[in-house]
Amino acid sequence: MARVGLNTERLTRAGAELADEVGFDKVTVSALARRFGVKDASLYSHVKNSQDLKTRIALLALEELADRVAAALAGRAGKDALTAFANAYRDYAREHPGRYAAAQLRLEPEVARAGAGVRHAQMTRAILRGYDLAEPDETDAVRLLGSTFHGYVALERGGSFQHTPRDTEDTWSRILDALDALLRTWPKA
Amino acid sequence: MARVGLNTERLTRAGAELADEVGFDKVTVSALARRFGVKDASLYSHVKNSQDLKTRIALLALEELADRVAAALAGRAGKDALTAFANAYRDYAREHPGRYAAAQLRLEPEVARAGAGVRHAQMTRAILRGYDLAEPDETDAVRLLGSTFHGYVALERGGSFQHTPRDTEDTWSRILDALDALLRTWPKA
DNA sequence: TAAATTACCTAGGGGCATTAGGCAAATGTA
DNA sequence: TACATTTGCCTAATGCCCCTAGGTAATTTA
Repeated sequence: MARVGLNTERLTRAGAELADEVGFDKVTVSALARRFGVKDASLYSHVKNSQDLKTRIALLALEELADRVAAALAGRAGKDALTAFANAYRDYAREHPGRYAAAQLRLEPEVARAGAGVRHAQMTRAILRGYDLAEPDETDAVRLLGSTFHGYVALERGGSFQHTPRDTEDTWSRILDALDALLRTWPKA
Repeated sequence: MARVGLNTERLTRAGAELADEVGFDKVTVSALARRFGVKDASLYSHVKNSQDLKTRIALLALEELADRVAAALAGRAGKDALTAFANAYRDYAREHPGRYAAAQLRLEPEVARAGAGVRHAQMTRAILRGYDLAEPDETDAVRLLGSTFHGYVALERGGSFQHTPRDTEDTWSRILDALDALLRTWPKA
């Protein structure tokens, strides 16, 4: 029987592509096997189970996203960095909706830490270097930014903004202005 | 054969409870049938299919959430209203994680409009009455608030804030302060 | 080139979604 | 009260997906 040359890495990549095409929730062992023209059972030599496959796709997405953000952030500070970070994040979600959904998968803490989790945390803090925030304000600001960006992407994708004619691009840019202003004048406790 | 007294309403409510107990993604026709001690096929006289069931749970959740927010908002304005809205939202998500997840389900626009969608939109705008925002700033602010609240709840639930010792309650309250300040001094374009 | 490994297969069990068709319980009607 | 109608739940059956066990043939190693 001809061998297709499966391995964990190829399965993970193909799974990520499949996710972007049909949605992360529709990534199944069966669908992936179909894509390679092999039987379902053949995949189980390379991934432990369906959950394992999904976790690997999530880690791949987190890694890619971290790379993008790192590239976007390089050499920037202040509002420039804020905008670059936010856009890298949102663009990735729009170009790779399935991967982005995968990146939201709840991971075991150890798994997340072994992956790109730490880089993400560090980079979010890096944005704030241009603003003058001491702890615990910095942590609060990190959480605010994470919440707003993630929430915006989720709602925009979910169609929540379609009821209003206002261009979502314009809103996005105004929100970045607003967050920048807020970080510069962060209210004292 | 003894009749259990199924109907669409009871199935929807039980489905919502099940969602809160085991997660919205684990709400299946089978699991629900099991809970009532009947066969899977018996549910199909009351709901069209699995998707229909989930949509009904989502609409129930949106309705409940709108009721809560309306009650919280009554008689309040300005920061008071902002806080009440935000807390109603977050508390609901914490008390009813499965229902909250259901409420994020992507609905057909007509279905959403027929449900509590319009109320939600109106109430979010109502918060801003205490602040002095003209269009399109108001829409931008509505989107910012929605994004931030939803994002915060999602990340908090997803465990993203657990890597830092900072109390999430404190962060939440500081974010509300910050958003209030931001709305009062919304930057001009 | 024989042995060891490995890539993929067949076979089969179990779960969930769904449809078709049947019987019995509840309800309406004479 | 007796009969007819409706309807609530059932059995049976199909199809897709997850997963395990055990086999065979292709590839790699010695």
